[in-house]
Formats: sequence, structure tokens, C-alpha cells
Amino acid sequence: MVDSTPRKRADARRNESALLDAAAATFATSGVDAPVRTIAAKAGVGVATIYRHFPTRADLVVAVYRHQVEACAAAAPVLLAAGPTPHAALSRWIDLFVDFVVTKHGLAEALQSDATTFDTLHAYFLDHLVPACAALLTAAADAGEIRPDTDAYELLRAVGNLCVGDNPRYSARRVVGLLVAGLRVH
Amino acid sequence: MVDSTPRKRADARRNESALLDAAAATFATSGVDAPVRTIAAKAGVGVATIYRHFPTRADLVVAVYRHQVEACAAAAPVLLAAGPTPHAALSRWIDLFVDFVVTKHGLAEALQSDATTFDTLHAYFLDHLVPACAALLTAAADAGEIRPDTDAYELLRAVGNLCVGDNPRYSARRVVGLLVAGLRVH
DNA sequence: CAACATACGGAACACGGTTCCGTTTGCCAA
DNA sequence: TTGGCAAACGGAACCGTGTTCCGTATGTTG
Repeated sequence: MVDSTPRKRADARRNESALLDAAAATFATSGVDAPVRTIAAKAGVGVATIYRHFPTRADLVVAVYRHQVEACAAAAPVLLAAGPTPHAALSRWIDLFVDFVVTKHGLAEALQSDATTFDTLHAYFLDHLVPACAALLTAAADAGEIRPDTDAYELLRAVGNLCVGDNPRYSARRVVGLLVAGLRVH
Repeated sequence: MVDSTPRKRADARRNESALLDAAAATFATSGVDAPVRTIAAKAGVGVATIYRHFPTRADLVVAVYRHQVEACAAAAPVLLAAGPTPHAALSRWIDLFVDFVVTKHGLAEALQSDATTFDTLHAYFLDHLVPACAALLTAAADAGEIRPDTDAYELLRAVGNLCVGDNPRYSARRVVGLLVAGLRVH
């Protein structure tokens, strides 16, 4: 099988990389919903160049956070093997996910938005994290620790929702802890 | 004590009422974030008239839903008196709140937005519902049914968050149920 | 080095919230 | 009844942001 992608132009690769750096920096300081023009300016390119490389904002966000999402997904089996019980592993894995989301300003909001712009983001997160979460849920259910009918998609969506608006008076971690506690059989 | 408000002009009162009707109708069909121009058009007034009567969008939303929020708050003591246990009353009251929020398109999103535009909405909901919820929480805690350190603001905020994106695949009611279950002492 | 496709930049457009300002209208007093 | 004035109005204008278009520049290949 031949490499069918005919290698992009050098300036295109340079710009794509500059955009990723600029986006990462901008997301960190101003949140994932920073104006497109800001990111373009920081990268030293025109706005159209963003759209050329990342058709939707979601593609850019995914590109920036891809590694962390994959690391999170990969942690699930590790925690399951390490943890004292499946429920403990589930709880720790969710902590990981919550930490990831709450530290990225605006990511939680973006995740819950059903606007077409963020479809890709939604799909990416779901594709990678739902299976990871489902494995933990199944293990915990098999161990009789939680009710067996819990849906991974629903749980992740709920946790993502709870991550919105984290601040000193509203601790996403704490309320997610309550939710996870609510999964247990009594 | 004299009536110090010098009675508004007749057309002003008429327009305010028309705006409330138009807003209620528009919110029901297009959500609370419907374009201002749409509401103005439906009410047969200019956009500036909206801002004159309702300085922020939140004021308009509050005006439309005021009665329902007050009814919800008023239901708390009734349920507490009626329910078999405080926790049951809490659970039912939260169901009431969830039903109210999920049936108003975009209300949950608006509630969690920390943008200045919705400060008034936030404040109104909090002022009315936090005390109602706190009473239920205290009663349940006194009865030893739930952990005693649960904060009404945090709980309401969490429930509001969970109401975002309700759809066949994600049931806000179900996940809120899990959260409320998680409040129980074990 | 010529020619061509690729990629670029920024102006232009769409759209929604908010404000401004010239005009109209209800109200009251003469 | 009417004259005057403050209250209220309508819609154009402004601003910020996402998205697209198009004339131009540039890397690549023969």
C-alpha cells in the first residue's frame, strides 16, 4: 500500500504546527471558546488558514487535547488492574476525567453543546471514553458493586455536565463524588 | 405612605404585557435564547422597547417564569409535611424542579452561564430556591437520612447542570436520581 | 526557471446583542 | 380643547464573532 497522501507543502505544515501551539496557549489562558481571530493572530496567520486546517473549531480542540484524551482512555484498564475494587477504579478514573475537564476552561461547556460546530468534539470524546468507561462499569457491575443497568454514555455526559462552572462555591469533584456514590447498590 | 411610583403610561403597560406574552410563546417554541428581534417582532414592538422594559435578557426570563419558580419554592414545605420521610420529600421536590427546568428549552444552559447577562436570573433562582432546598436538606439531615454537610447551593447547581441536554439517550431525571441517591448516608 | 497547484491573508458577509437618536404619543394643566 | 413636555417608541447603527470569498503569493516539480 502506497502512501497516498502526497505530503503537504512546507508552509502548510509549519502553519498547522504554529496553530496548534497558539491554540493550546490561548485555550489555556482564555478558554476553548477564545475568538478565532485571537488564535490566528497569535499564530501569525490569517483567519482563513485556521479553517483550512481545522474545518470546525471542534477539530482544533480535538487536535489540541487528543493526547490527553487518549491517555485518559488508556488509564482505565490500568486502574482496573491496580485498584482494590472495580468501583474504586471507576471512581479514580472519573476523578482523572474530571480533573482533565475542569482544568480546561470552557471545555465542559463545549462538550455539552449540541451545536453542529462541536459534533466532532462530541464524537471524538465519546468514541474514546465511552468504551473505557463501559469496561469499568461492567467490571463493577459484575462484582455486584453497582446497579447493572448503568449506561456509560449517560454517566459520562452527566459527569461532563457536572464539570461546568467549577468554582470555590461549587466543587465539581464533590458533586461528581455524590453521583458516583449514587451508583452503588445499597 | 403614598404610592411613589407615578403609574406608567398606558402604551408602556400594554407593550410590557405584549412582550411577556410574546416572550413566553417564543421561549416555548424556540428556547429562552431566541433572538431578541424575534420576540420584539412577535410583540409588534421595536427592539429598544425590550431593553427599556427588561434591561437584560435575564429580567425577561425571570418575568416569564416568576410564577413557576415561586410555586416550586412554595411546594417544598408542603412536600415536607406530606412525604413519608424528609428524603422522600427532597427527592420529590427535586423532581419538580427538574421537570420545570427540562421542559424549558435552554433554561438549564442559561442557568449555568456565568455571563453577566444572566446574573439576574441566577440571583433570582438562587434567592427563591436555595432556601426551599436548604429546609429540605436540613430536615433530611436532622432525620439522619443524608450526610449533614450538603450545601443547598451546590446541590441545586449540580441538578441544574444535570438538566442540560436532556434527550432520549440522556435522561436528566435518571442521573439526578443517582445524585440524590448519593446523598444518603450508608 | 517557468508554470501550476497549493496555500495564504484579510476584506467581506452573516448574525445576534446593544445603544443611539430623531419622532411619536400619552398625559396634564391652562 | 389644546399646547407643551416628558415618556416611550422604532428602527437604524454599532460592535463583536463566526464563516466565506477571492485576488495574491509561494512552494514544488519538471
